[in-house]
Amino acid sequence: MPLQPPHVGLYVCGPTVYSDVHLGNVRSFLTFDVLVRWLRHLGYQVRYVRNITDVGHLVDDVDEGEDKIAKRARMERLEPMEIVQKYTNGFHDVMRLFNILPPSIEPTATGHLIEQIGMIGRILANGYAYEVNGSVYFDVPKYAEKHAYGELSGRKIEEQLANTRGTEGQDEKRSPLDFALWKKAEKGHLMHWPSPWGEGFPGWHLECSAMSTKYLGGTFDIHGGGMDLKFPHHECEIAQSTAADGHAPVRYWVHGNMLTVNGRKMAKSEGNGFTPEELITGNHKLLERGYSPMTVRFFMLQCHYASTLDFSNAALQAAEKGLQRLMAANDLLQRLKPSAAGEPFDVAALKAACHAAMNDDLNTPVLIAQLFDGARAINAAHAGKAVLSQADIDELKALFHDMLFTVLGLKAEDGAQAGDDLSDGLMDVLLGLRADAKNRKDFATSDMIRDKLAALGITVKDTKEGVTWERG
RNA sequence: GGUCGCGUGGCCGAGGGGUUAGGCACAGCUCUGCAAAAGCUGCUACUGCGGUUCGAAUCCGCACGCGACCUCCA
Repeated sequence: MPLQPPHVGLYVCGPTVYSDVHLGNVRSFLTFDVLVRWLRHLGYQVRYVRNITDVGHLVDDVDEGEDKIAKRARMERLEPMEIVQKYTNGFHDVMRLFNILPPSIEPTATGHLIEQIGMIGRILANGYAYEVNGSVYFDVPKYAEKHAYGELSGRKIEEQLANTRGTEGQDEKRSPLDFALWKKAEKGHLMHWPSPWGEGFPGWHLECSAMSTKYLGGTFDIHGGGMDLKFPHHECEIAQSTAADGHAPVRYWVHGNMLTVNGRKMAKSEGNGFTPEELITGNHKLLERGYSPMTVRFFMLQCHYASTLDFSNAALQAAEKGLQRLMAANDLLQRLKPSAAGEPFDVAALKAACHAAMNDDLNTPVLIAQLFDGARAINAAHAGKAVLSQADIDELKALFHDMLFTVLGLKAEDGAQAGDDLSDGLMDVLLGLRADAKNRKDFATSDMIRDKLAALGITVKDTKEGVTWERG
């Protein structure tokens, strides 16, 4: 139950816009897209905040090393904000491609420096941070005296201390567990802003705390992100908000799981990922061919968000066929006539099962399984083997529309493989000749035309609705 | 090394003490001049070994295998 029904506050950690959006991001944002769609379908008014990280995310570990965006800017010889704009645009394009709805608010870290500096001030005032040499660090041991640092990720502070690796080069920190709230800008640093502690830039974890507080309040309903953000990022967010404002910021944490390839996490650092473009075009050594955005979306939704999902050509192809089947059933449903013969079918029970699946921790694979049961009933009714009244059909139409398009966010993709006007025209001529031959029962000629076209990679199908063709 | 999680039929993947997940593939059938496509039907699995139980894929223990986090990634 939300804090203030019917309003729901949802914050999701958005991308750091320093390179092309990664397929793992797509899965993560897809998960929350479906969550938002479902909540809205249930009648909640969701304020969905998803940030753009455009500063403060460092390349290396433990608050040392270069800013990711600044590094990219240097590599591409661009202004940092050009990098941010370039990859933000690309990110939006990919989101649109996969039919992922935009958030209600998409704040940037650089646009909320005042809020971040204010939050650091509150943390300092409460004694949970200290300034060293123009940088401000969060005092984790101090915080851990009164609060459960590591609770979210099930970590114990002693264990962490024991496991900490070398602390060379971070003498400014009192404890290796401490993390930066504000970093002093060294000479030559491309991105820096004035602050009470001098020129510098904000720590990565801070932006989410500051912006979620600003737009959703000190405590809000749901915070989402990838599993890999659980620690330390989200742990730090909890600590920052608690240290600044005295209470935990989030009621429910939702973490999406990773994408794997051949059993290994798909990660930028592993080099085993493909970009969304490569997945669609099939232009990657791991891909036999391309898959449409909706195929990919459906493929991802056939797995629960909290489970790892393994990419393979066979699995993608299975999803593609399954999606076609479901969409074909939905098309059939639109022109289905009532059927009074055969087995009865309980549409209300199907609807209840669909809702139950989604209410059970967003179980999209079970929802999809239910829809396949509906598809079977639709086909059976079409064949006169299942009973569906006009009222049943209307209800089923509404259910399929809601689940397929509104909630799962799928959309029809034209399978039309037709090319330019010239080839369309040529095909019309050839298929017309073939139809004439068939009418004369000159099957040798009609099959010859079909076989020659097949040799060119064009498949001709005689369906009940007429002749269709597509490029293989 | 520490923490956590997983191991389901040919493949992908839900579920989670007794009852069909679902999809793909495969086989048979229907429809078709023949194909293709489509539809229908069939295909009953839970890593191994112990234990708890009337009953375990599901709970507990051990073993093996795999993965994630512990350092940037959604």
